[in-house]
Amino acid sequence: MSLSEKNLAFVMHCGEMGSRWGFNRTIGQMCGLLTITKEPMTANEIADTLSISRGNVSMGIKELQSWRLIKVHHIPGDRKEYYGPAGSIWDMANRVFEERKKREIDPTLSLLRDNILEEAHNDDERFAQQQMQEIHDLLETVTKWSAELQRLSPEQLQSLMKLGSGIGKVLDFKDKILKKPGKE
Amino acid sequence: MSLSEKNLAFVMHCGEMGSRWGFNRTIGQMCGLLTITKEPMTANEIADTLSISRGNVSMGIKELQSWRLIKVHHIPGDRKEYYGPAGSIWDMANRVFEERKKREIDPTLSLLRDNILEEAHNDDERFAQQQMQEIHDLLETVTKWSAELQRLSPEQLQSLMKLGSGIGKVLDFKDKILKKPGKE
DNA sequence: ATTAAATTTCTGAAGTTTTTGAATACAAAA
DNA sequence: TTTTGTATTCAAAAACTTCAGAAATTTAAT
Repeated sequence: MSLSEKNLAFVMHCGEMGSRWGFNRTIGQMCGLLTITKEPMTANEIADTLSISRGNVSMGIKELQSWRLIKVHHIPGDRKEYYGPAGSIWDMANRVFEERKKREIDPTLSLLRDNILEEAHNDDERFAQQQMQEIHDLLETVTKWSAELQRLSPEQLQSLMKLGSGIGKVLDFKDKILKKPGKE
Repeated sequence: MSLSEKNLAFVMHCGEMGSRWGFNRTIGQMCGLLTITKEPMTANEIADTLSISRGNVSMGIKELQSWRLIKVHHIPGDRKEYYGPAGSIWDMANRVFEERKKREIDPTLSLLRDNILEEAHNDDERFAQQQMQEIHDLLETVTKWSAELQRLSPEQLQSLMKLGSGIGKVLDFKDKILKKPGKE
């Protein structure tokens, strides 16, 4: 199997970005490749297409599975495993975000909580705690929002996404409405 | 200078997270340290506190400046440079986000655009293009939204942040309101 | 100009991560 | 049970990143 020039460029780009998203180059490439390939691929096809070793592909598959980004397909009468993306682009983006939250934000939050509970003994410590409190609040907001986004129906999401610069206006509405007695 | 046990834990944690945010361990530590330290520090103080070489600190400073996360202070009659955070926690988070957008999202978007403009010659290419289109749209939405967030007034932002699960309701309001003739 | 204080750059050593490919394990078919 | 096609593991090699400390440079004071 071989890729068109443009598709190859995309896959290589995914490799370069890979480490930014939390995995390494090869795994990034694999993820990109499987995402733009219509039919699920075997491990050998992946190895050939990307010119990497079979062992490396095996590792990559395991990793991508742990991120729940790819899933296995089977073809009756064929004992090879075929791999394809685990969902829509939006699903995949969500998975990456969720997984990174688990690995980065959650541990940070718990460390910050520990720290904030401690009593401050002097001005410097007080300052440090204030800053940590702010980081904590920020991260918590991000967490709350990401959970919120996942709870929205696709239509609501669509609606929200299209909102763009309308958000300011909507906020103003909301304030007006909520200020009226008897609401919320 | 030396850090309390808890503060040290925070700084070290920043180091571990550092690479996730786009820089390396030492630079992460430096960023954490400067963020929770009330008074701006000299390069030598940083080196001593973190037990790293002076040269390393110099590199780190340059990098953190390129991210616009720290700024220099001067004390009259003292030729040393003193470094402190470049703004509030929210500012800094914004900077990191903005900078990463510039380094990751923007190049990806332009590659995707190139690719989407090309004509598809067969089914596989058509599928690849569809997927890329979806990624493109998603990234563009993220871009639009982040710009939007930065345009909001602090009060609006506050209001939005507190919204949480209220977002669903507000969207419903919006739909109702916008459906009425004579609005928007 | 000279000196002294401070910062930056550079290099190779040390450390870390990634990759390969051979060995191993597994599971279905013969 | 053996063979065969497949997937996984693992140790060693390669590639990459980070770092300390020496050398070079800049800056400011005398």
